[in-house]
Amino acid sequence: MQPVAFHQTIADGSSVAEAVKATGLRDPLLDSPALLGVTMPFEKGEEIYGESEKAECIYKVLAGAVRTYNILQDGRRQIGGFYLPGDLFGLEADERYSMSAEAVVNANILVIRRKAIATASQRDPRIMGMLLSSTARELNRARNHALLLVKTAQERVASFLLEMASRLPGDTVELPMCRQDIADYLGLTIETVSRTLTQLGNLRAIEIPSSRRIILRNPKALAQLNS
Amino acid sequence: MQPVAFHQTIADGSSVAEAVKATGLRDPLLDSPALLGVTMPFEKGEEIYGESEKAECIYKVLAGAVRTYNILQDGRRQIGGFYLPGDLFGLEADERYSMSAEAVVNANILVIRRKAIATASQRDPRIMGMLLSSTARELNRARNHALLLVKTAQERVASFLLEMASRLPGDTVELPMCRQDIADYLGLTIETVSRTLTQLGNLRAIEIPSSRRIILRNPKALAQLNS
DNA sequence: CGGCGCCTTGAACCAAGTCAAGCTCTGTGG
DNA sequence: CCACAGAGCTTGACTTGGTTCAAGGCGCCG
Repeated sequence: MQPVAFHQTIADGSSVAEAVKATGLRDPLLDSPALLGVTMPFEKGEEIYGESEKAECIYKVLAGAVRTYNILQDGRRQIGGFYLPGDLFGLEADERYSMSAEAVVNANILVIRRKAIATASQRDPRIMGMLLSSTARELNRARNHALLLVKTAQERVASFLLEMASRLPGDTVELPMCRQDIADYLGLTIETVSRTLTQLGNLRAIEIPSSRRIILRNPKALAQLNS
Repeated sequence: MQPVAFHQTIADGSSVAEAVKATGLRDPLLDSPALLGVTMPFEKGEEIYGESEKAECIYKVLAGAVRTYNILQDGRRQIGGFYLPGDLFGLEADERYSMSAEAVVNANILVIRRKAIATASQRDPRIMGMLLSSTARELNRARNHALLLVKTAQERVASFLLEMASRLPGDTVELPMCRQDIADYLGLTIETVSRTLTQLGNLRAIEIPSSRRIILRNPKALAQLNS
């Protein structure tokens, strides 16, 4: 993302309301949105930041979905996580991003300069605590992701579906991402993901009315499918 | 770990000096060790805390080595990380630990109550920032671990050796952990780890004078072995 | 209606797992 | 000082879950 982007503002008057809705009240990072960040739209597939760029901002998904990823030396892509409305991403230890970030579908993103956070946290020390707890939650996510990657294909897909079901609204899961994204998140091939979904359907654990829409018929069975 | 443990003190007069040596000067968490934490010895294999216990402390390795791990439903153990002198562990998002921690070898650990940190951070706001950066570094570690787990066996072992070489002193790597620990960290079997080490030896990338001592003959070749 | 993404399915292959010996240290007791 | 027991590590032969390669189906949009 170019620095110039920060001079942009968007004409979408609904974004502030959207932010409040997506984030709830108990989030000091958004107490004064105009002060701390700007809302920006990203198109499906558009890059939000690239690996090893300077990490000058953190981001919050207001609408849509985002993926972070690394490209390995052999060209394979490993997706580190999916971020849905309400989620923060771009939290980094170093001064540079360790992954790239892209919009999975059209998305509205709240962009917050780290410097603004540093300044604001002098006024309100709770902001630091909030950042810390967000980072610790992200740490938990990363650890769970690592745990996923040592399980069988069935378990990985089942865990993925359960995770998505818990993070998305509604009881039928509407996946924002394609099979390739799922495969790259789970460390499997697209064929294995497809086969495994079919298989879970045959077991009556799930139902697949269309490729992006999945109904969890028997979540307990899914949770039990541990290798 | 039992709460009673906090009433213990150790008779090892060198521990404070050890702490200063291991951690360096720029670490406010240790500016007044007597105030913030106590040093405790753990024997090889001894549990430091268990998964889902209340997370009341964070820990710093002064000497020795520690592993954190989860036991999966099928009984397999996944090691989340190894912690060496100077490393913090036990950082958690929730009020309970998400993994267990054990001493890999006899170890001296600085135990710091979270409440003490909370109190101290009111006096010195830099402490909060230090905790945040430690947590963010741990996040990076977890992400790199997840990246490891999608690579080939050769790559996983090579990355492991390079990581250990960079974190341990000296140019021949003295591994504190056994093959089973390595296998559970890399998501492989002990046989595959063993075979892969032999293979890297045959490639002249490493030399294995004894099973716990490994010399990196050609670190660049190791780094290049990416799948 | 035709073309193009995206997804599913089938068949053959292979990297890592499993099972089963056997080897090598290390510490202990005679 | 040596014998021996046991844990930890290595090696070999076979099996298997997931990948690869290849073909075909589905659905959406022009």
